Amino acid sequence: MADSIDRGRAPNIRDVARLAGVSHQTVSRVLNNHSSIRESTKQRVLDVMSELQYRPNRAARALVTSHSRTIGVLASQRSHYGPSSIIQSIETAAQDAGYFVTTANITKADEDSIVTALDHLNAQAIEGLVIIAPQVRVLRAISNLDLRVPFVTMHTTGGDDDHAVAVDQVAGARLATRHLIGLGHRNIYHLAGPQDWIEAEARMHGFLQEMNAQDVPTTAPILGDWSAEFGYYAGRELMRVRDFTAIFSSNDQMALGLMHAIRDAGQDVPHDVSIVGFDDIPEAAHFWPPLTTVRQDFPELGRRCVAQLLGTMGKSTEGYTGRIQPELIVRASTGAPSF
Amino acid sequence: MADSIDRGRAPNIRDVARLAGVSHQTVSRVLNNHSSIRESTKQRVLDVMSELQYRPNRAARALVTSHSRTIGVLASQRSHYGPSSIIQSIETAAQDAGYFVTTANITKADEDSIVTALDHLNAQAIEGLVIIAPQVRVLRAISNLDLRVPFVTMHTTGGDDDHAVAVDQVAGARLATRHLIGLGHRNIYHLAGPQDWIEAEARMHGFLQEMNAQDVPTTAPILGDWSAEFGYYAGRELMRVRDFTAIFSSNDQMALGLMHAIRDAGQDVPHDVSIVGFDDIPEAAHFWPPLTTVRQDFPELGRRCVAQLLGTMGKSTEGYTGRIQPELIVRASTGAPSF
DNA sequence: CTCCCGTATGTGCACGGTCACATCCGCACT
DNA sequence: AGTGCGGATGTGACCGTGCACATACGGGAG
Repeated sequence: MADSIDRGRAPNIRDVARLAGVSHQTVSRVLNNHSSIRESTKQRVLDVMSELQYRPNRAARALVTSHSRTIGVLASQRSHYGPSSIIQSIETAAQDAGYFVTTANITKADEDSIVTALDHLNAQAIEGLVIIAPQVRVLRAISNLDLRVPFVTMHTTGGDDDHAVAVDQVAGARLATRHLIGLGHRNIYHLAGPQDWIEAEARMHGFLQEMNAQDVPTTAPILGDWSAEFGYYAGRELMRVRDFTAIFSSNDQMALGLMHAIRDAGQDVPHDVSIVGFDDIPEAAHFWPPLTTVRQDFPELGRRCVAQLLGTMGKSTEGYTGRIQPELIVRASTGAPSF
Repeated sequence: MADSIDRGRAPNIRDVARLAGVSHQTVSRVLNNHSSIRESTKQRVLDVMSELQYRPNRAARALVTSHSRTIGVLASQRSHYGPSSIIQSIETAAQDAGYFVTTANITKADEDSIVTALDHLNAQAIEGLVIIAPQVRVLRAISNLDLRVPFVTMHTTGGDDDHAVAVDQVAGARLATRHLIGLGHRNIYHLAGPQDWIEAEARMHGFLQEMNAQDVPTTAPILGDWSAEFGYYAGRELMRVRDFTAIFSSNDQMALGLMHAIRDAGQDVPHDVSIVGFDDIPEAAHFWPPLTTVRQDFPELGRRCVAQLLGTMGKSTEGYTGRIQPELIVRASTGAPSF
């Protein structure tokens, strides 16, 4: 056979063209469903394609168009519930839009590993970047690097930032704080996240804002590391003092640790101390006692990220304005203080 | 200027070559650090590269070599602790080896969405595949599709499977069960994971094996869905019967739900019922009571995945044989039964 | 001195798509 | 009949890199 099909490699656009009796360009037009292709021709080409099990070569396409159809995700701590939920929803949204997702981790959070991770993503010729490592130093490193790709972050620097797609952390923290004050608490501690996390900072601000707005005196927040372990040790220290009736924890895991420590000290939640968390991880409803917390809509967050990125990359500038509003979920870990 | 550098696009190998006064092939050799390049030449080329901020074009390279240096990950439920931990460690290991990672989700777990996800990964020309969706039907769909890429899974079909990189789930489940029997329990329930999950099945087998080996009569395991929510409702049903003194739950989340239900019924863990979980999620140590569970070394698992994949793909066939042994972590949720 | 071989480098092409442009054809309008 | 136009398709170049092969050079063996 002169024009044997199987040449030991994957069929390409010209193989399809030959068998369909058209030019390779016609095949290309079918691929990109160009308008001016006769229906019969198109069908013939499609038939040959499926017969040959033809798959377009992404590298070749990327080479000529310099479009990789890939979105990069820069993440840290991705085994945590929040980040991994967001990544999952980004993945799904991107896939629906025909985009691919590659990820890069930051482990140490120093400038070097950030640059390494970004290089890694750059080598993929990503067209957009989602930053789920909302640490101040990461953002600083990124603004120094002036990326050539559009990106979105999950923080709220508090102003007119085009890149931000965020849950309104401040509002969420205020909801939680207002709930505690409304119950009658006046001595409320705040267990914050690591200071260089933007989300942690925002929640802390929300807490302080609400306390001030309601004229409740505050003490300095305690800075934690998001882990249940830290919550436990912080709780142990706090139980030596006992000059409070409620604690607002910046996430659910630390809240869990706190409740553990409080019980270890022979006290009861919520009778002696009320606890509010943040995130509403699926386990929170089954903690003992079930945790009052602030729910974030992570799937929505991921969807908006991709939408904004694709909006920025394409034509439609109809970005979502406004932040996602979190919701207070009241459970058994909070109650009126007992004096 | 005749040979202006900035032509409005990224510099390529020939731009570098021209400025370094060598041929493009010499530049290519420097890139792939070929042996027979004079040191002075190499240095000159490298200097020009950094001056131009040259970055090799991955698409072009992939096109000609038909190597994408990308590993695909097929995952489901990736917001769960286990999967996301594994993905993270795979990512890290791959990055260290100079590989990229793309992921695809399976949401509905039907054949269609599996095929869609695999198509998605195939379109990336992945060189290896890690399957973290250890569901029976996923594996079945995959063996039907006869992939052209090497892959590893996380299951143990129980035999001489070259593709398996796995924690020894059976051994872990036996550890947990032996612990309960050793404490004196004779009426032990097992709350299993979804039946079509291979891990769930393996843990169930481990449980049954150990029970048989020690001549303890068993009842049929309850089939759950991994969630704390399910654990809670299953626990409520079980508390109506109360013909048991211990439950071995197939993961920590369901164990949490169980403990919640037991407390709701006015009973105490471990006094009335002992509970053992599986996974040792970071929160387990701070549950109330702290959960006795089986720890899996997820990071090691991820590392081995990549090692095996790269081993398979390259020359070195020195794969890791043997499974990773899990470890029993004894905490306060288990104790001797009170008759 | 000649031959051969290894080292260092250059030349042209292939990879598999897309893009700009050319071509062909039929039909409506002048 | 000539002209213009738009739909349908073909032709050749090009994207940036690596591979196979060719070439130039220098030194040691016969």
